[in-house]
Amino acid sequence: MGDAAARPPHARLVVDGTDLPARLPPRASAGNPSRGERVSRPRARPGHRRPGPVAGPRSARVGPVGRRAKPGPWPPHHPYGGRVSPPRPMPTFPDKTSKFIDWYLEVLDAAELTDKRYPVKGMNVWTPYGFQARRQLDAVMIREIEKTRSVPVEFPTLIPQTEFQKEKEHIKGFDAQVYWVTKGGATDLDVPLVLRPTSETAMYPVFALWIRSHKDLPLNVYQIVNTFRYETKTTRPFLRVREIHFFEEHTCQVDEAAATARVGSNLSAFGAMAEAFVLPFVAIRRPEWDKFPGAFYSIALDIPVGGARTLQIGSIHHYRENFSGPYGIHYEAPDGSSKLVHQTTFGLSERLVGAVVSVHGDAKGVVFPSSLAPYQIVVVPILSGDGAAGVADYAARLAERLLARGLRVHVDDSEERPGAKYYRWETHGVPVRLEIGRREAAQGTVTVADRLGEKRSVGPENLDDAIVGALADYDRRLREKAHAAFASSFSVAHRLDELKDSTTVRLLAWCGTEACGHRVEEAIDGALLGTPEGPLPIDPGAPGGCIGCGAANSRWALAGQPL
RNA sequence: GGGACUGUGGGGUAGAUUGGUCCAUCCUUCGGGGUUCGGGACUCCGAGACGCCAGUUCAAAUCUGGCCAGUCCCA
Repeated sequence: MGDAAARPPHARLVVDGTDLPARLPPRASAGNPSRGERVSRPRARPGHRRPGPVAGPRSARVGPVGRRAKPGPWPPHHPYGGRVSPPRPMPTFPDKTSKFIDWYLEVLDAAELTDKRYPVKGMNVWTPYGFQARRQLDAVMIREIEKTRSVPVEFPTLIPQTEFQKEKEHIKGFDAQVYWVTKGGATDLDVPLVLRPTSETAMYPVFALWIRSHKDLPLNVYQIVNTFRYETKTTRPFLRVREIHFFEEHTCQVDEAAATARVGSNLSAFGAMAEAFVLPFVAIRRPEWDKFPGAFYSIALDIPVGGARTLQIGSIHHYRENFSGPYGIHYEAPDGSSKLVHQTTFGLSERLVGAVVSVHGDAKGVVFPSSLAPYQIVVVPILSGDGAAGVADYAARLAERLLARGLRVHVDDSEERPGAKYYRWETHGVPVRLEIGRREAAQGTVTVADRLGEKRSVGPENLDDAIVGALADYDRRLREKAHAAFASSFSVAHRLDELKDSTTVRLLAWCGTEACGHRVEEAIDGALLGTPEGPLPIDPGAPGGCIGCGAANSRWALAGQPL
């Protein structure tokens, strides 16, 4: 009733797969970091520069190459005479390879995926567009984990210090990173409370109550909640935050073998998720000194993100009895004996969104696989002259049909001109754009342009199928591209001195000792990521002697620079 | 933990070295009007800022101190 009347003027008028407004409230200028550039303004006193270049919030946003234009006549003279506005420079982002972080931050801003102006370090706002991406992320994670018989739960955010401290290694690992709640109103709490940095210590006392018999096993539960870690390093939206949008699965198994099997099923579940997000990855068993605090072993899910850089996008841990002991999680076995459960966990986060941006993004902005895209298809009606009403109608009806097929479709009926809309949706990473003007309306066709640069006309026969097909084709090409990039992100190193200034992640033979591991880390100025589980990303043959000490009997390991 | 630096409209900036020329520049953005609309349109009108609190001074965006926020570097 009053609902429609209350709808703000900017809200969608036409069909739309979601409730996103056509535009967000005022914020950064979308997609054009260079507009602030003045055309000419010679620096008056070359001898007096500001101290710096210290990168602050402003100076960090470096413009594109060539942003300092030469002084010239002003206003400039147009060849046809008269005064005209200066030509707009083509918008560009900083170079992705050489200035990755600058590129990343500007692209996120332009795509309106997050608002990082929130005044708490490491805590950013999920914008409507970013939140939709997150929802798709969650949907895929939920779909895949539930296929492996895991059920959702939700545990409280606060953990009493007394529970938090039960596992020795675990506290040691997180002590420096937890937020404490020490007061209720003006009263000091008897037992201080920890804001969960992860939920082992919240769940496990309760698991001990839930589990009595072997018939209660396995227990496979997961939750998607916010967790908090007081990161001391520089925070980055999605990649390193202090309030984490966290997916965590916790399981209890009858024995070590069952827990190992669960690790395997987590790996396949993640394989399916990574397939959906088009993120080729390597599963790597972390070295002893880098495993999760309290774990028996940790398998990290890493992706290469350019150069020697890697990004850990998830992890799977085998706890053995390390937690079930301190928390008393035991069960009565069929033979009447009492046994401790073996536990596993599987963690993912919004880093996956950052990973998708990092891996697929290009000079024009974000590139979403259709699985994650808030809008899979955006329709741009080109309304000119008399045919406008017919075009709008044609576009709306097409969009309705696509929506009915379950696609996320948005009709951009804003006042902007078509070209402006194209750029806008390209920075936002929309997989497929449908351009519909007088020609298309008259012929019953559609011009399909995808985010990888393909553009063609489809229809009038089987029009809708052709559009759906174009989306599938886009995903297929995105996958090919990602796999090609993945394959070329690794190379073998035989000597420590080859590790300096690596332009890829390195595969090397390692004897497994911490001493040689640290030698590698020093040489590559990064980390020894560990030994791959399963097939290697490239085929290097059999490993020779350890790169550090020459010892035979070594295994292939990966080294890189974690982001 | 140690060190350095930076806060000017929604975003990017000029102004700071030498306090006064600044009721603060330019681009973008936002609101309204008109002409437009097949790759970031033009035009007219309008809106919007010196992080906060003290201090120095006839006078502070500019100098000093504290706080808050942010960034970078080093253990």
